[in-house]
Amino acid sequence: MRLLLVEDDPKLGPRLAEDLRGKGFAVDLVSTGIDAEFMGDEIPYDVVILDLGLPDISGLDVLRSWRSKGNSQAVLILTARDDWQERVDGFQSGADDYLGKPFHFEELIERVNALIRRTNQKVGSGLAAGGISLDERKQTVTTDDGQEYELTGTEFRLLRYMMMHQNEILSKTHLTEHIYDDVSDKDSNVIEVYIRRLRKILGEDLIKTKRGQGYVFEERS
Amino acid sequence: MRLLLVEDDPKLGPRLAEDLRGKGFAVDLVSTGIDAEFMGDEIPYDVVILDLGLPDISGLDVLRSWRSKGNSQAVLILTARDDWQERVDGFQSGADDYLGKPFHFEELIERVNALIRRTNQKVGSGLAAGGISLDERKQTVTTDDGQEYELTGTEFRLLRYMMMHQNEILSKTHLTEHIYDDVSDKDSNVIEVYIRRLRKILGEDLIKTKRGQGYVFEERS
DNA sequence: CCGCAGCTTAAATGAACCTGAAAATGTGTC
DNA sequence: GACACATTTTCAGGTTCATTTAAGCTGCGG
Repeated sequence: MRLLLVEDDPKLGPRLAEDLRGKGFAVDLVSTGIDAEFMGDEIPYDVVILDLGLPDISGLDVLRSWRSKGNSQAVLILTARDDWQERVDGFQSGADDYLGKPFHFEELIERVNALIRRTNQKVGSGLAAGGISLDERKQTVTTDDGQEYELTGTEFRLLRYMMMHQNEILSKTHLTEHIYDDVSDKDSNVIEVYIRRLRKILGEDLIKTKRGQGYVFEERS
Repeated sequence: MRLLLVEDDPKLGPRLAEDLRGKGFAVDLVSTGIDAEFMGDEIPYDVVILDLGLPDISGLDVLRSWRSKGNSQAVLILTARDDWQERVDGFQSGADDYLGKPFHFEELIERVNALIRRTNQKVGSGLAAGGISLDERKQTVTTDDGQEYELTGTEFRLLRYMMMHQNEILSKTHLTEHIYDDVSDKDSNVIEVYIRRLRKILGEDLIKTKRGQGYVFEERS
């Protein structure tokens, strides 16, 4: 799950980004409306956390601009004032959820997960498919033979993303974009390597290769 | 367990804070409603002890304000008058428990523990898991070979927190936040050192390290 | 049967973690 | 205050393992 965090507070921003990464998200942090608008246009985030109190453009304007361009990624608005009017404005501008500052990190996580669940129409805690089930708290998988395997951070992020997008063809670049936070890498076969490792754990047939297109996590039929 | 104590009495406040620390809690003490509201918003406490008779804002208003923002941490209300009406108001405002002054310190501890137990859905008085059991009164552990060890304050707080959150990945920053009361954390490996000590006492395999993610107190299976 | 996309293994890298001891800080006692 | 003692924190070196790179191999598609 790749996530854009738009927050100008120099203390809060990095701390939140760090915490979110700890929860298995790939996080890009920007601190201005200009950057936010650009990144949101450029990269297909799964969720955007948008602070309204930005130094340059208002968060609401950024949001409106996205929506007018047809960009429909899930947006969670963050605002300092717990202002009813602003909340209404936010929803009218196309926000998906709203959280007043200050807030607890646990609550933010809860909302972000809720958003992801909603937009993917999938159950979040206790993700199960194709005979395997993913424990998001422990970051482990249990395979159909009842064996439980521990996953490393990257393995977990990859598998979770694929399970949330079953029966979809996911290209290597698409996967890279959604699993990592920095955009730096060009040619690398990391995804291939990690697909291999997942196949070794889950069995060879759960993740199918669509040559020239990408990979598919397929519900066994 | 990190705890916020809101008490304006200049004698009672510090004394209580001290006593609570003696029982192995990380305690932040504030004496005004303004401070209380701010701290409660800022930090993810496990329990808040809230005196109603504050100099500025009423404790009830602070509580209501938290709840309206979706802040749902456990709150124990403390009040001078053992007034039935106030008690009802308290519960209606979202308090989890109530204690009339004057009270015995032991009773307060008992209620706080009950609250923590309730919110963590764990059985409390004899916290036990993975063959070891923690005595919260004596601050000792008994390992599976029957040997009883005394714990220092920090050792106890760490172990208790981990036992109450078994099978959860707890990052070092998360643990720091819940075990210490001042917010001054920088880069330090204190947690690593204390994990080491607990492992020396409990055995190497009870606390697992999930490299890059955190530590897990795991029930042996 | 040629070329390219994906497969597979092994090895390099570097941050994350471990560890023992020393330094700092705190706590009580005379 | 000055002492002993306990606890907490820092430091420095050593180790491990998740991640990435690299390089040769396989096999599909044309």
